[in-house]
Amino acid sequence: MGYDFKGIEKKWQSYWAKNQTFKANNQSDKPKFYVLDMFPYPSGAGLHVGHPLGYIASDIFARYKRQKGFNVLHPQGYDSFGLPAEQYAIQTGQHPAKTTLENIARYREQLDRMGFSFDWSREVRTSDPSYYKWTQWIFLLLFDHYYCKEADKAMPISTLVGRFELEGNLKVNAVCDSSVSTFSASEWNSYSEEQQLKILLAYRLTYLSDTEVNWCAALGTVLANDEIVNGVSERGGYPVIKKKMRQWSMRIGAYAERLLTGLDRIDWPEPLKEMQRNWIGKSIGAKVFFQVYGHDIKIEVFTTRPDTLFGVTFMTLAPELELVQQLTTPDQKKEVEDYIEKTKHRTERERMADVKNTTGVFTGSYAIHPFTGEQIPIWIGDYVLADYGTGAVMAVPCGDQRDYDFAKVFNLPIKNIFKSVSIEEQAFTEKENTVIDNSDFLSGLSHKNAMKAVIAALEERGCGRGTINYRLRDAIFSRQRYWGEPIPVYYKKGIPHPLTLEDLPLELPEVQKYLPTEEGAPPLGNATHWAWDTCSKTVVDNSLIDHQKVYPLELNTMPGWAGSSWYFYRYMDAQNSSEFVSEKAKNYWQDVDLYLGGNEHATGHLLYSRFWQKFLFDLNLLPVDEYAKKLINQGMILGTSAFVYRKSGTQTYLSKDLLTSEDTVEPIRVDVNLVNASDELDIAALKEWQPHFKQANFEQSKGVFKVGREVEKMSKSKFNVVNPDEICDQYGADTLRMYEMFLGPIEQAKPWNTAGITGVSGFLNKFWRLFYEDNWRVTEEEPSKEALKITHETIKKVTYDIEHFSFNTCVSSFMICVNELHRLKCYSRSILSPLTILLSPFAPHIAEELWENLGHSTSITQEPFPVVNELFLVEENKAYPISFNGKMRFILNLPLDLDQEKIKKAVLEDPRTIEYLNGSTPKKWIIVPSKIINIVC
RNA sequence: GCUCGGGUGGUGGAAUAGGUAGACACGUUGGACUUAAAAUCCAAUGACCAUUGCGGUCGUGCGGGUUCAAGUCCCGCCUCGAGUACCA
Repeated sequence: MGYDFKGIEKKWQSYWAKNQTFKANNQSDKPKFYVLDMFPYPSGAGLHVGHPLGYIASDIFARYKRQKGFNVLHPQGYDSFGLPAEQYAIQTGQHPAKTTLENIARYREQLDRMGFSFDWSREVRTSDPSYYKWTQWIFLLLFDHYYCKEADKAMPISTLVGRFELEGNLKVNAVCDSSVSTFSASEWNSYSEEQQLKILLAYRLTYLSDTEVNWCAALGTVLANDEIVNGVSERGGYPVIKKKMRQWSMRIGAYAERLLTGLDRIDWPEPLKEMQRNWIGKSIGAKVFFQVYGHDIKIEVFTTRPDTLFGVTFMTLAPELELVQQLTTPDQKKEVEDYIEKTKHRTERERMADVKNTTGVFTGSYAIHPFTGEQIPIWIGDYVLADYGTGAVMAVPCGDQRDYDFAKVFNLPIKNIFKSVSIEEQAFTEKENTVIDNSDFLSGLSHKNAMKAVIAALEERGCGRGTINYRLRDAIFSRQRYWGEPIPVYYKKGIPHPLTLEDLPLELPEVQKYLPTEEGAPPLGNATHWAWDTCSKTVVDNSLIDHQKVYPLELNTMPGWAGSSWYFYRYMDAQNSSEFVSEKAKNYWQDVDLYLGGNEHATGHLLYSRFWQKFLFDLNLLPVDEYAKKLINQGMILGTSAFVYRKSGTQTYLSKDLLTSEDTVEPIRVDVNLVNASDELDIAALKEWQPHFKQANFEQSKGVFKVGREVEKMSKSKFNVVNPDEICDQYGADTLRMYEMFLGPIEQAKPWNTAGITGVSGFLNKFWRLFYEDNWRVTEEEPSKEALKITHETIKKVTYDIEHFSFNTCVSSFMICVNELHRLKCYSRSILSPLTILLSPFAPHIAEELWENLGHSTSITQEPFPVVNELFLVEENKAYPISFNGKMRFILNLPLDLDQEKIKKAVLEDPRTIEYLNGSTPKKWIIVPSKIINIVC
């Protein structure tokens, strides 16, 4: 029998809770270290074995850092606003707050079982009014600021108003809606208050606008781009269409450049940074204005290849542009309208699937080339997207493949402007080694020089300028949902007005139903008390809205990413009711040293939170402008689904190995918990599990029924969920912790299987048996040299591996060490003590128990982590250990004094030994890998 | 299509700066203990050849290259995965 993990785990978990072992202090002489996990959304399904992977890794690191003498902050909380609780509420009428609380209780219980060293006194919940008060407050700050491009930071709206009053907006260089027209100071001062507020709204960092949004009718809400996968909603897989709606947005685009350059200063995984770079999508080029022939209209285009300006032979506009109506001549009107109608009805999907078909229509109008004065036909085509750049392109068929295809289909001219390049077959899209030709003053220039020359010329003539364009869209901030933070805004004559900090938190009202109202308003429209009385500062009955001082409140709520964009600062000072975080706390903790989470948040949470960070940094509210120094993406643990195969149209199921290619069978998922490690199905249990299997006939082979396997995402609906509780019951939390680490590298996605868990379980029992075999067997003897050597090697290796987040190899090192000690029959206290400390971050319960048994009265979690001396064998004229970045190599100086025959023999026998002569010093050196020296010494 | 990341035994995976590839674990086989089973312990386990012993040949997706030495570096392919997509 193994050790009693159940008793031990219970004992130490309550010991840690009672003694508040992991409570962190906001002041200390020790250096600080902040280890953060992405907090979970508490779903009804509870935790599965995939969830704890990152938590185990971060817990090991947090425990390690404590033992290395750091003051460690390692908190946990819940991202508790979200759609599933609301969907559940719609179906059952249960208040989302209630189900959320139940789910949190369940999560907490499961987390506690695994012995995590969280400081629970700092727990946060995004759905708690004391928390979302501050989320709403940050919204108000965003509302009250604009982005000044001169200062390259956010500035108060009052500053902007001051400038408008003095000089209008002509000289103001700020990020704003494209609809803003210029005005002078006297014009500004003559505007009514409403007009002024409307203009200011176009500058605020959070603003209202009619935007084309992704509307999901089934969910009754809009979705952000990153909430849509393959044209359907990420959650539920419902269809999504484009629709114009009045929405709150966040001007994240203002921060595009800083979000991009900030990436170079943080130690995040390169693939993730690359995803953010692509998402931001910076392209350098120019804007060019084309005058339309016979109209007082300028068409603005964005191009990354202004150097090819003389190759323009036509223009193409996105069919959605309003401009198209004005440009269409009477002859072309019908054709154009038919085309626009046709593209409107094509879904995103059809457009995507139909990439190869080039379609378009001539508008009948012509533009004037800014340099040659030539007339250029203006076309519309759906290969041009309305929401990228300006929605219009100057077509250069010789230098762009899509323009080339378009020109070929509609028989438009193709002008070659590249020296010694053939464009008979396709466009020439290279930039390097390009010489521009046939282009007036650009002829003979390289791509790079032509870019400079043409931009200078455009700017001089006032018909264009060098520009940088970003793909990053402003983030839509409104959700037509109930279970989210209310947006703290009321409307007066249709203009949004902010509440003040004193009015917060603006708490969610009670509603009878959680669906949108019959008029199509968001669920908050169902509330009977949801309006704002500016005198009493209380929420009053909606029926009083006509009263002159009572105004309707915003009915939309905030999206899921709002609460998660700043929670890591709340942990520093979670109980503070007067500030979002105190000066003292944020100045002490500064930022996150290690952040662990999945990379599915790459272009969502991890981008939005960096945006808010930079904004709050601009306001001097936060000490740094990147909040996480280092980030690690843990890979997902996948499920291994099990399938049985039913012969079509029958009640007969075939064992996997009986399947032939002739059989037509339907695979049906069954619960993986009914299948053993050899893929054999427990048929009796299956019949219990789902009654319709009772009449079924199972054709076995050799007495067993085999299932098919497939690796996919772990999900309740796929019956492939493995619950950590079951593993804890069977093997204990320490085994689960070590096994999850042993599965493979932390960043890698890997399927869950329990095949190897006995190995880890056996290891912990073996470790236990170093201390107990029937009786206590730890001795006070001096350990042998061999035992010391393996222990020191293990200490060195494990320390290195923890620092490099290679936890799977740590487990291997432990196993080697314990096996070796058993072989050596070494039960010496001076070996087992440091080894127990070494193991304690991985298997804290067993380590605490043994530590107590070794006669210590304090918790092992504060015990200094063991270290070894790096240098040994430094004797003049014999051997010098030399360390290169942690790797040991030895250089033996041969000619001087080599009487140690052992060394000589080992060195000469090693085939890797090489000799080389150093030119300046006529000495003979031999480089030998460290392994050999270890053997000899 | 573009960008990024992979491809190592029956399996998960080691190899930390280019230095004896396959650590560690699972699985398999054989053995010890046991009435038996479980548990535990010991041994073997990349392939092929030889097997009386010594041993030998090949081998990290494929083909080249650099090097005394390549899983690792360079060039060209094949392939799997992720992200993104008519981005001007």
